Formats: sequence, C-alpha cells, structure tokens
Amino acid sequence: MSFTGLLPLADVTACCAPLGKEALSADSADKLARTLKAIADPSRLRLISIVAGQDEACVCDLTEPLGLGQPTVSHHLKILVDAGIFTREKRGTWAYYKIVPGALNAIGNLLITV
Amino acid sequence: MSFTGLLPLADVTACCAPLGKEALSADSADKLARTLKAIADPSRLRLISIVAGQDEACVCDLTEPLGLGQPTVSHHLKILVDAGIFTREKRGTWAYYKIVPGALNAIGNLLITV
DNA sequence: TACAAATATTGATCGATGTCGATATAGCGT
DNA sequence: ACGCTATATCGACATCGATCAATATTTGTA
Repeated sequence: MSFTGLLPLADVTACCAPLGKEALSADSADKLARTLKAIADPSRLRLISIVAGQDEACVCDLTEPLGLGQPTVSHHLKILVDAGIFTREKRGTWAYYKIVPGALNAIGNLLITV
Repeated sequence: MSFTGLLPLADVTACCAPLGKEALSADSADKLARTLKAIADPSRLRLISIVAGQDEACVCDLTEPLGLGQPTVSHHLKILVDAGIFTREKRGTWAYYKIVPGALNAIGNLLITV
C-alpha cells in the first residue's frame, strides 16, 4: 500500500510513556506520529469539532460546512476511523460517525508531561 | 513562501476552546493543524523526547541518535522553534535547544475535552 | 588574518497527501 | 426488477514535505 497505514489508538496509547519521560524508540515515534498526522489536518480537525458538537453525523451533513466534495469527506472520515478516533455505523443508506469517547484525551495525555 | 508558515504557540492556544466545545472556524483549524503538523513527525517527536530528557542539547548531540544528517536535524529543529515548542540559544559556535516549558501541555490541553 | 569547527541555508529529489471527477457499491421505495 | 440516494473506491493531478549533498555563514583559535 502506498498510503502509510494508520493504526488503532489503543496501540498508540500503550506504546509509550508521556513524551520526555524516556527516550522514544524509532518504532514508538512512528506510531505516535501516524496518530498525530491523523488529526494534523484542518479539514479533519473541523470534522472532529463538528461531530463532537452533535454526537453523531452522516457524510451528507458534513460536506456543506466543510466546503469539500463527498469523496474527500469520506476519505477524511476513513482516516479518522482507521486512527481509532471515530466510529462508523451504517444505518440504512447512511453512515453515521461519532467520536470514540476518550480518544482525544488519550492523545492529549501523551503530550502532557506534568 | 512555499513552506506554509508555522506560528508561535501563543497564537494557537489563544485561538480556540478545546475541540468539541464549539465549531472550529476554518482559520482556527488551519492554525491548530500547523502546530500539530510540527509534532506529527517521527524525527521531531524523537527530538522532543531526547531534548526533554536532558534539558538542553546542541545539534551535534542529536544527529547520531537520530541517524540523520546535520542539515536535516537543523531543519527539524527550526520547525520546532518556529512552532514555539523549542527555544534556541547560541553560545559560541554551538546552538543549544531546549523545550519551552508548558508548550506540549498547551497543545495537549487543546485536545482534552473533559 | 587565516584556518577549522558547528550550524544554517540552498537546491534537488522523491515519496506522501489533499483534492477532485468518475465510477462502483449498497440499500430503500415503487 | 428498476431507479434513486447515500456512500465508498479508483485514478489522476498538484502540492507538500523529509531528506541529502553542497555551500554559505558564524565563531573561536592559532
């Protein structure tokens, strides 16, 4: 695959102590970087923000506020699901996305050193 | 400039409430994404980890553990300085980098929703 | 002043990635 | 079965970004 794969959040939060506690191995750094890359994009940050504000949302609710095409939004949502930040539930023709509770907190806590 | 500029951390931490509190504007999302991109790289995460573990370090201390060339390490360090995560102090021929106290915490707190 | 060492900058290369248009897939109603 | 709607996938394109080699810049020292 040309797209360097993501990985479920659990693997990341289990990968390492908070930054600065001990030197990060190359492997742990790779995993953490992949997770951070998943959220280090303006469109995906807005998706997170919108979905978090209304508990769940389908693709059709998200294309217009973002000003992006449907394939692009689907693509971003897939990245967030693969990263373990969103869940996807298919109900009828629609696909509903919601935030995994605590997912962002888990990432945030990895950065907090105190 | 072709390189989409970074911006001091203060601008980011002042830009927005924690994700999910209210919808992120396109502009705020851009700023936050730039900051997250600064740390969403394996080499830079290892730099952060190493420097945090020994208070300060010069470039020559960092090329070998990372297995990267000196220009590449300098480049990564500049990105971290521009993002407000590292400070740079020139003493003689050497340049010493250290973490801005609380910088990572500030980023981490933006992701924490509770 | 000349030389050496540490760091920064430049230019080039090449893979990664965000976006779109077109198409495929799946599910619902008539 | 047929068509319609929502979503996912594919292929292409343009840009971004990580890395290196080469060079410039700065600073200490003989």
